[in-house]
Amino acid sequence: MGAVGQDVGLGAVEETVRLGGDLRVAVGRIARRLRQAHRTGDLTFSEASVLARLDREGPTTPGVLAELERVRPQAMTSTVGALERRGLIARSADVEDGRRVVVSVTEQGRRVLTDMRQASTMRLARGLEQFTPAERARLEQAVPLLDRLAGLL
Amino acid sequence: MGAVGQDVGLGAVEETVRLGGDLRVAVGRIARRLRQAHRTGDLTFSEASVLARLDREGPTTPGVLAELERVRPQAMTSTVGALERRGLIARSADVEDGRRVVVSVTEQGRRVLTDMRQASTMRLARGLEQFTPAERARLEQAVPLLDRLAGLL
DNA sequence: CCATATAGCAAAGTTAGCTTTATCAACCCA
DNA sequence: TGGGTTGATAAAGCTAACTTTGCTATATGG
Repeated sequence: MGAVGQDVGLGAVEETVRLGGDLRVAVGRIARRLRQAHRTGDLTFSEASVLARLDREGPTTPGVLAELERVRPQAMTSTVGALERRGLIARSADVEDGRRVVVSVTEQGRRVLTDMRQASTMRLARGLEQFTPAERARLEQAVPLLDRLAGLL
Repeated sequence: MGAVGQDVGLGAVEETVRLGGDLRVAVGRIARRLRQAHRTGDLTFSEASVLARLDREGPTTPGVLAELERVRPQAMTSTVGALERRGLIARSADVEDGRRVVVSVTEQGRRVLTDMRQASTMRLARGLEQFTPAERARLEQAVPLLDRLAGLL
């Protein structure tokens, strides 16, 4: 263990820690800036996350969504409630189990996901336009990794 | 302008918007998970951002920091105050202008930046260990882009 | 030398996004 | 059929991270 024979800079562990720190700062800055510029009518982070997940993985119950998003069911109740109030998702009763509720994306919800009217998305897109296509491609390759990383936290 | 002759999927604008949306969800998820797992004694996002910036760019005044972080000077007062209370930065009077205060990183602050005792950094590092070196390299290449992006927002 | 601008700070208020505590209805099993 | 479990919800409270409002001290220009 440890650097033997030659000094090639940092060890693998130290580099990973450093990457973690850098990533934390970068992600934190973007998140803070976006939250700051949040306009009423725009989706919050939690809402956007749930809506995107529902669109990708199909209808589920609030309880399952809570597990996937790593929050208490009570927190999901309020997120789901907010999305429903805006007509982006629909709650329906489960016929097999009267306790259960099934949540699914509405047409309007699907439209919002590809919408440029979302202030945050527009803001990000305008920033991304300043990048070269190669740089955007690099970011695009990083997105699935970031998603996976979020799942591991 | 527009797609002429052949259909190669989405146009450049639509793709940028989609990348923006995906990035927003991914960044939001990581930020929410990290904030959730925040332990007392750990740096907050704003504190980490300011401390990292001070380390990279050297001593400055709270006012300049506020501009760089895109917040009101009053918000920076509290962030700087929190960092000072924990001994990570030092406030000193400017000899040339009695109104000004100069903020600089202390030795302890510099130590914290490369510290694995930070709960968030450890959490991220443990997640990153599940990635292949190639994947970590891809993330590493994305970090400066994310930083630049944050500056454009 | 005085009016105005600038830098920093303090306090109170706001919002997102959680949590814990508490209810209630529906299911399941002995 | 009665008792415990489970799913969803409601209400209240907390923290991070801002904001706006208002103050004080120092600097500066006519």
